[in-house]
Amino acid sequence: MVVSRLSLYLRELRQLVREGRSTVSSSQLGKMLGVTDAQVRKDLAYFGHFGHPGIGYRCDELIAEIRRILGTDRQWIVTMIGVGNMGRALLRYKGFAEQGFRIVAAFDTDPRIIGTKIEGIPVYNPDQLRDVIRQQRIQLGMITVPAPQAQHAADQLVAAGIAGIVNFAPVTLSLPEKVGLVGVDLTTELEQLAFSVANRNSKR
Amino acid sequence: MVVSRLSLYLRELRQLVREGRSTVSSSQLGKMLGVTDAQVRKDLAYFGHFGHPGIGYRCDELIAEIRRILGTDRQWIVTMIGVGNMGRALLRYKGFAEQGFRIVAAFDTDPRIIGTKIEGIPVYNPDQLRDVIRQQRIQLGMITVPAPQAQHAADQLVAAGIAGIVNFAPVTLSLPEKVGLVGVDLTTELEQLAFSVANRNSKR
DNA sequence: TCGTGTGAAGTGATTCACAGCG
DNA sequence: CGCTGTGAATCACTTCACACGA
Repeated sequence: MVVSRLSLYLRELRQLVREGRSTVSSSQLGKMLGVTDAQVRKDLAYFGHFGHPGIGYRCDELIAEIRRILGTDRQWIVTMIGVGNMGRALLRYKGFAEQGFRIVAAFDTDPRIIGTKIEGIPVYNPDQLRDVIRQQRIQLGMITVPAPQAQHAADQLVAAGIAGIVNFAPVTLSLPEKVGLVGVDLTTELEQLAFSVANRNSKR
Repeated sequence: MVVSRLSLYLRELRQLVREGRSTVSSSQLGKMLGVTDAQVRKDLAYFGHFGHPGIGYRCDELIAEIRRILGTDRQWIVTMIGVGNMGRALLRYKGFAEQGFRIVAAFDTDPRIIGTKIEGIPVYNPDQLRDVIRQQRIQLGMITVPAPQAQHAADQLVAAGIAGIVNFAPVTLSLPEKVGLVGVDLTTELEQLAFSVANRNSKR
C-alpha cells in the first residue's frame, strides 16, 4: 500500500538528484508517477514531517528518510538459491548492490557449478546452506529454483534462520508467520498485461 | 485488484489438477493463497457464475473461465528488447510459452549477438524493430535494457504499434494511454521485503 | 504566494451473514 | 447439509479542501 509507493518515490528522487534538482513538490513528484499530490503528501506525512511548507521536499533529505523507513540505509546480506538462468542473471545484476543488497553466496545442486564463482559470488552445495548462512550472517534469500523444489528450498532457508524470502518460483510458499515473504511471478505479470490490453476499453 | 488475484487462483488450480483434484471450494482455494473464502467468491462471481452450490468449483471449468477472462486462452506474440543477462534469462524461461506467451523476436544493439539465436529466438538489430513487429504481428514487448535506454525503447515499441509493455528497467515510463503497461522492479521488491522484515512486529 | 500537513468527505475493497440451490 | 452468490456493514484507501508556516 503506502510502502510499495515509497520505493517508487525513492527511484524518482534519485533520478532528480542525478539531474541536479535539490527540491521537489508533492505535485511534481506525483505527476512523474501518476498519483495525486495529496497522495504523495499523505504517504510521506504518514511516517513523519519531511516537507518544508512553501518549498517542497529536499531531495537528499527525503531520500535519506525513505531509506531509513524502508530499512535500506543499512546493508542487507543476501543469498541466492538456484543458479539457473534466472539466478545467474540476478547474480550479475548490479542494481541490488547499489541499493545496499549484497549477495554473498549462492547455492545449486548442479555439481558442475558448485565451487565456481559467478560475478565473484561463490556457488555452494546446498548441504552447506545452514552453515554458510549462519557464518556469513545472511538475512535474506532469493529463490530461483524450479517450482517443484521451491518449497523445500524455502524450508531449508527458514530452518537456517533467514528473516525474509523473495520467491521467483511460480508457486505459493507456506512459511512461518515470522519470516517475510515477497513473491514475484513473471508469468503473472504478463497475464496482468494481457488482461489490461484485452480490456483496454475499461481502464488502465 | 481483482485481476491480480485471478492469476494466482489460476496457478493454484493448475496445481490442483496436477494432483488429480476435480473440484475445489472457495474456502480451500482461499486457504492456499491466504485470502478469505468470501474474497474468492466475490472475485470469481464478479465475472460470472462459475460455481456449483453444494459442490464448489470444477477445476478444469474454472481454469478455462479464468483464462478467458485474462485473455490467455489465445496466444500472445511477444518480443524482448534488450538481450543482456536479464533478457537472456527470460528468453530461456519455459514458463511463458506454457501460458500462451510466445516470444518470437529479440532486439539488442550489441553487434556480437545480432544475427544469432537464443533458445531458437532470433536477435535483430533495433533498426529493424518496426518491420519485424509488423510482419510478425507482435502484440506485447518486454523491456530489459539498462534504465537510461528504457524510455527510448518504449517509444520505439509504441511507434511500431505494440499494445502492451512489461518494463523491467528501474524507471517510470511515460506511454500513451492506449498502451498497456506493467512495471517489474526487482530492487523495489527487495526493498519491500527489507521493510517487511525490519518491521516484522506490525504485520506481514 | 507556494506548498505542506491534515481533518472530513468520498470512494473502493473486504468481510459478514444469510438466502437459496443442489 | 455444503457451498455458492450477494446485499449490508465494515474497513481501508484516496481525494478534497483548507489552515497554517516559510
